[in-house]
Amino acid sequence: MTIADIAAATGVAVSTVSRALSRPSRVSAATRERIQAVARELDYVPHPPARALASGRTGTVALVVSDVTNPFYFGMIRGTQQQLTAAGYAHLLIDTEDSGEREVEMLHTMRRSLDGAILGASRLPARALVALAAEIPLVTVNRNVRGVPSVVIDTPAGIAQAVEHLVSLGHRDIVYVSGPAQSWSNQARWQAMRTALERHSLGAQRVGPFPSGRGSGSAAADAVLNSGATACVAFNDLFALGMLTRLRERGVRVPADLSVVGCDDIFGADFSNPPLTTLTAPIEQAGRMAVSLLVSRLDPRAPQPVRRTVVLPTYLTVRESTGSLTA
Amino acid sequence: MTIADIAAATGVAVSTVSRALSRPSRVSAATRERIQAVARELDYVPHPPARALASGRTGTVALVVSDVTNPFYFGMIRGTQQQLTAAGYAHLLIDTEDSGEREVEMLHTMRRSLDGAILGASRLPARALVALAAEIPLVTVNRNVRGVPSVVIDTPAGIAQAVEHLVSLGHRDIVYVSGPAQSWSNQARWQAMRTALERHSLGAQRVGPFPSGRGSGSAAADAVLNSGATACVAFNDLFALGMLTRLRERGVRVPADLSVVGCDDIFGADFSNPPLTTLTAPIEQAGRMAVSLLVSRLDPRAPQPVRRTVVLPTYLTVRESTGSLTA
DNA sequence: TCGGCGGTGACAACCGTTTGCCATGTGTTG
DNA sequence: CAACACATGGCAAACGGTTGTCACCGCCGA
Repeated sequence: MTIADIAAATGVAVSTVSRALSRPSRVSAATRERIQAVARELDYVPHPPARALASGRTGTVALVVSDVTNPFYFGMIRGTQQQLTAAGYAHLLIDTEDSGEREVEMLHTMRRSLDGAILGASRLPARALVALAAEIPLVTVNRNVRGVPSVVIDTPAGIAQAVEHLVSLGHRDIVYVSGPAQSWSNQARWQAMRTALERHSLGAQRVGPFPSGRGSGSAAADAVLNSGATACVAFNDLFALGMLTRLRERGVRVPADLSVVGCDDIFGADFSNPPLTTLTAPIEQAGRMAVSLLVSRLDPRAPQPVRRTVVLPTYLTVRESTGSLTA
Repeated sequence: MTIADIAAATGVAVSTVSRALSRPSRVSAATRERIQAVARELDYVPHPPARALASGRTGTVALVVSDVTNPFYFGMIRGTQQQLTAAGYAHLLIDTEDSGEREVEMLHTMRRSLDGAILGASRLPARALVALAAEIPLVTVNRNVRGVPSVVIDTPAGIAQAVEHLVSLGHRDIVYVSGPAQSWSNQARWQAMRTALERHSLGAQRVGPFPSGRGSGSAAADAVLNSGATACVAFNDLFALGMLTRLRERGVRVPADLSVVGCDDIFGADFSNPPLTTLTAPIEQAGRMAVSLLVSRLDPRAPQPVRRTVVLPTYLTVRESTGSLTA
């Protein structure tokens, strides 16, 4: 079942069929209807690879994550999935296993079968990112590099709120639980933490870095306890959640003995024990935005100068893992 | 950069280059090395659509889920992702939004750009499933239909364990919290529940059905409370988790007043309040198995008669949401 | 009545591979 | 030494569309 069959059945040329199907305005209403009717009747379905070969467009966009296992990405996956489907694109999922090289290699290899890609937390150095962007349309999430459109979740601004919250509860020794060193977000958060504490003339200390994953929570909890701090802000909720269970094991009461703040508000943060105070990030929306940015850039008949970088606000969700010290 | 360029640079025919790159044994070692060297030097990357057009193989497998939002699928995504990457396939993600029609339509449309698909909990009636399987290589998960290879997680067997556990704790009124009516798994679980209770000469009651999603937990909790039961088994962890927070709101103590058992052991079941007793399902492994089944079926030079359906065992993980009644 | 014009549809080249078939050259066997 | 088998590599035809170019149509105004 090819357009040739349809052409034969309709008595027109294949080119006409092709146009009737993909650029309907280029063909008279009568012919168009006739062709479409026949196509429907014969249950014709276009052959994507053939189409891609001829046109260069594949109708596929990849979401690149560093670790599918991380619940943070679940939100992204949802967001991109929704928006891509809405825009008629297929959704490819790539896991780079935290390796920048793999990221480049994968994308490089697949660039011809992709119309574009969304990088959810790239591990790439800026120049490599720019180089990659020259090969294939890119949009980054939580990573801001000149020349590459991006959507960033403004967690740093939220960090200020979190610090405010903790200080107002009487905390003076607040420690940051550091994530992977190469993580852009991690650095941004730590930076924000320092300036926020400085505003209150408080010193900033940190523990870590720890590798991502809930497992890091145990080591992190111990380190925090060791630091003598009375409150901490964790790089992300996964850490915070991990800490919570470790603290419980060690008999440390949260928040009576130690307050814990997470980042992102991932699935589970609301029903943990205790429920986690965290910086709620519009992750899903970020995914949707990223797709919108990409798709509009892909559309040839679009007003090109789209905003290159959009920042999404974050807010503090206070639950039960923070409170005043109970001596 | 095409194989033609390489052919020119090497002084051989394009066909030779093609073979050197995709079926290395078909070409002498010397020529092969030479070609590969040139290819590497010129940074040649094959053009997937062209390859797909000519060969009919796309190197892409789709994972079809009814709702990316459901944490149950996170595990599947992980499993398939791992195994597909290992086997050199790209991973397409399709969300059918719980609609069987959409399931068929999507797969029908994309069948030419897919080498196969994994159906994670299909909503399709048996005959439609078989029809679809004729169009494109399929493997189902948690859905057993004659003629379609599948991997099923034997939660029903686990249910028996769960009932055993509850009965041994002294429970006599145990209710099943029913999931979506069209769900195959739901029916299987309810069935298992009945026979398990029967073995103890206990009657089986159920509440529901409830639509999937954690939100259903509230209604479910109320219904269970209303039923007068002292313990319940929920269709899945999402329900159970939702119930837990609802019960907490209502001041019902778990497990002192009510024991709850979930199914699947998804992310979060271990750190909820209280941690959930649940039927641990090897979801990730199921994903991997499904891919293995599919891939081996796709491989022309494979011992064809693979086992058509594999069942994975489930076991009860006792945590703190179950216990004896404290009058 | 004729030249020109906008709109419609046909022709054919091309996209980058794979692969069946065949010619050549080499080594093996009787 | 002849005949044969086999390994190797070349030719060219697909695969199923898209799209630039052009011929043709009827219609308009001059």
